[in-house]
Order: sequence, then structure tokens, then C-alpha cells
Amino acid sequence: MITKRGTLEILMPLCCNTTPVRYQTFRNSMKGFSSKTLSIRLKELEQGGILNRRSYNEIPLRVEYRLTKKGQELTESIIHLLQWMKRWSST
Amino acid sequence: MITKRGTLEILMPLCCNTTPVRYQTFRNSMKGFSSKTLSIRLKELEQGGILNRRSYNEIPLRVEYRLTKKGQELTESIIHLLQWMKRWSST
DNA sequence: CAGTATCCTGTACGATACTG
DNA sequence: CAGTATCGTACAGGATACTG
Repeated sequence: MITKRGTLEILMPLCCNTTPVRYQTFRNSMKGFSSKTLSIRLKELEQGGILNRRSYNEIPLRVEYRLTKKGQELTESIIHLLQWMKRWSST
Repeated sequence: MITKRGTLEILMPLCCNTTPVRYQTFRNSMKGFSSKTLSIRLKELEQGGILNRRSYNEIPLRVEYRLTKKGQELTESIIHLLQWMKRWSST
């Protein structure tokens, strides 16, 4: 699941801050991904217990995704990985 | 590169010990992957500076792969990730 | 042993249009 | 806004056979 295309990109903006992220925000930060792929990945991450999806009865719709405990612990690994990427980005 | 199918499986046996790994050993530890996919992934990892390939003038052929410095640092992240997987394997 | 070459197929994914 | 439905295609990757 975590090695699928797009998953890393979804989790990246969730690594740095604890505020929930909306669908549109993911879309904007994920150029090169279709809405279809994004929603599939989000659903997988939700079913995998990484993300919590919460929708509000508002017009226009508002849906927020936030990390679960499991997801937060995963981001620790991802942060570690991102540091490695940054460290070796020139090579 | 590191999220491609098979890459994680290639690096896993290199996480635990520092001894070089041979092609056939990868094959045996990677049921469900063809030789084609394996050699493509190995080449990518070599070109990405993760692995060093070293061949010996012997019959039968012997080729060994070992981690570079960059690769060793990457495995630190992967070990971290594997611990997370183990911790949450029941869910 | 350590790969390559070739052929073939499933599927992941984008583009587009649509909906509650 | 946050998705879903449909269609079409590129390409990842398996099976098999082959090579230095």
C-alpha cells in the first residue's frame, strides 16, 4: 500500500503539520495525479488505518483527512526517508 | 525509484547483514518476481547509487551486490519502516 | 550463473463528463 | 466541493527461450 504511486505524495503534506487536509488541498499539491487516482489512494489509506476521513454537513462540501495514530507513526519513517532524500538530492 | 515494485524486497535482505548478496539469492528471496523485473530493479538501484555491482571472473559467474554509503543510510529508514510494519501487522 | 530478448496480457492510470 | 463512471491506452511485468 505505502509503495503505491501517489501514497508518498499524499502523506508528505501531513508529515509537517497536524492540521487536517482537504481533498482540494491534496489535488493542488499533487500535480500529475488525476482525481481518480487520488480518491483511490485516499480510500486505501483510510481502509489501511492510516487516515481518518471526516465529512461535514456543509454546502459546499467539506471533507477533512487526518492521520490516525498508526499514520502518525508511519510519518516518522517517512520524515526519516525525506531527510535521506534531501541529504542525497544532489546525486 | 524506492517506491517501485520489488525495490523494498530487494533491500530487505541487505538491511540485516552487511555481507554482499548474489543475484540467485535475490531470486530465491523474491518469489513472485521475474528475473526480468529483478534485473531492471537492480540496475535502477545501481544507477541510483544505492547498490554496487561487482562481478568476478569465475566460472560459474559470480556477481555480488552490496550497499553503498547512500544505500546504507537508506536502509536505516527502511528498518524504521519495517519496525512500523511489524508493530501494526495485526491491523 | 547471471542475466537478455521477445512476445503477450492485464491493469493502472489519465481524460472527460457527470452527480449529490 | 468531493468525489464517481466510463472509456481508451501505455506500459509494467510474466512466461519462455536464449546467451556469454
